Amino acid sequence: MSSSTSKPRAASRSTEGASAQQRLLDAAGPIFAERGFEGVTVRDLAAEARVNVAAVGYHFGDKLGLYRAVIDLVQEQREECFPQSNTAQDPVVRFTQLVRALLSQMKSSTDSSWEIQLLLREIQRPTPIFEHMVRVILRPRFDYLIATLRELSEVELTSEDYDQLAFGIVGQCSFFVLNAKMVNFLIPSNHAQTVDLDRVTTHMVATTLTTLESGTVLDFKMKIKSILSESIDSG
Amino acid sequence: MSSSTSKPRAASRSTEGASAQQRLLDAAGPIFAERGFEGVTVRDLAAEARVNVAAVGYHFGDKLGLYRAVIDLVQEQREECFPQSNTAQDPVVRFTQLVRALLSQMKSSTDSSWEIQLLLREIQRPTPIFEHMVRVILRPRFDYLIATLRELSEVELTSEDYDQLAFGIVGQCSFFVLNAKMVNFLIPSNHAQTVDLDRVTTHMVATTLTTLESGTVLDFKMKIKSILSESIDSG
DNA sequence: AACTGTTTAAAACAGTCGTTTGATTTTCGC
DNA sequence: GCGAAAATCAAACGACTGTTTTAAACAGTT
Repeated sequence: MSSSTSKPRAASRSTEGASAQQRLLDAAGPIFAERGFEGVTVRDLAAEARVNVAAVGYHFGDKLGLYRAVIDLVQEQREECFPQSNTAQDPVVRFTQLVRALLSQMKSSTDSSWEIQLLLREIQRPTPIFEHMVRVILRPRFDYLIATLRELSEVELTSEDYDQLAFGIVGQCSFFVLNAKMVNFLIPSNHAQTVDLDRVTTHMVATTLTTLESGTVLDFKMKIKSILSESIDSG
Repeated sequence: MSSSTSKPRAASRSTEGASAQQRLLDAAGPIFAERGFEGVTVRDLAAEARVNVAAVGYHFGDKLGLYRAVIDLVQEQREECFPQSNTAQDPVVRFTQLVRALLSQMKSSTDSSWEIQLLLREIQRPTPIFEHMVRVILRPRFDYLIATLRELSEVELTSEDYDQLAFGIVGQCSFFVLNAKMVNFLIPSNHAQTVDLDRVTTHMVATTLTTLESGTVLDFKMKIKSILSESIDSG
């Protein structure tokens, strides 16, 4: 009991001897990212951070306050490490690495890059700070993706086309990551190959580049539009 | 009070005079689809069906039993209306209508096609009947999509390629529907155009057809694979 | 009329949730 | 050391959850 003369000598940044506030911040991020805001109880957070349940109310007001603090922490850490050393001169190489990074970051919830998973959870079940989160985490990456797509296209497309291409990439990435369980169930035999990181990256980059380069995509679009306008009558 | 001599004359299939069991089944489907299994309380279901809370326990055992009954009902109703009069002879037309139907069904939670939304909820937060649900609702559509893709391709591709194309379509569809709020926030100016049903359909069908037809996609894939294998060294 | 399966109503159960309380301990300038 | 402020703790609070119980009605059959 009285042996508290041992200097608590705060461990630099891990969960060891830091303050309860810092320990909560460190522990909450990955947990929120993995299970979502409503899927986590304050008792879970307190247990993981080895902190009393009252600490979250004391330091952050309430559960949502802790969540907001986690987002703010992400924002601070993001501004100093973006863009992430993507200095390749070939836009194709840059694009490939960007897609692969996006997929990789979505997949790993522990590799100190649980931010994207946190965003995906927020998108699926928005909390009151939804807009703030999209602005902080997703917006810079999305703009960077759009810029890369513009650089890749030989002829200038409409901004709607760029948006659609970008959303197609982000959508496929999030689908492969979030619904890996369903993918595994639909094609159990060759699942390991289909959801392979490099393989999915290759597929998405190749299809995007083909779409950007092919001159026949416009013809297809006109044909499909006529199909759609015709099927209004019969449907 | 004593005017109960009026014959209750059960209304055919709406929520009016049907049995409590049937009223629960009718009301539970759209509610589960809109808010997810855990987002709905038994009291909500009972209130919406104008039934006592004990009724769900009496007829279905527990909340999950009611949920399972809803799924089984979907299965019965599905087997008699699929494929949905898609008898066009041109595979491109059939493919276009299939994609449009997929998007449309995902979008509308009220148009008597809340089944897909129910499935999407189940995928996001699986309950114990996840596998059953995927098998019943998604599997036939997925197989039909794969078959259509096979028909569209001039040269035979590997099954992994077909799977990846199909997942790309399903992923983009679910992304545009589930994350419409985020899409609206990222590009508020031209949002109305980008998430337009026919426009998204056109984009996805055109890119898929371009990928299937273009002979350069294989070259792209080889180049990207070399990029990925090289970038292992640099980090 | 007695018996059957259904339905309703109201209440209570046990459990978990986020949050709060009040006492206790620790910290730190003096 | 001292005492006030800050931080931490065990415990409880009130609200909600799914589920169950008790009781009383209701319809239909025999």
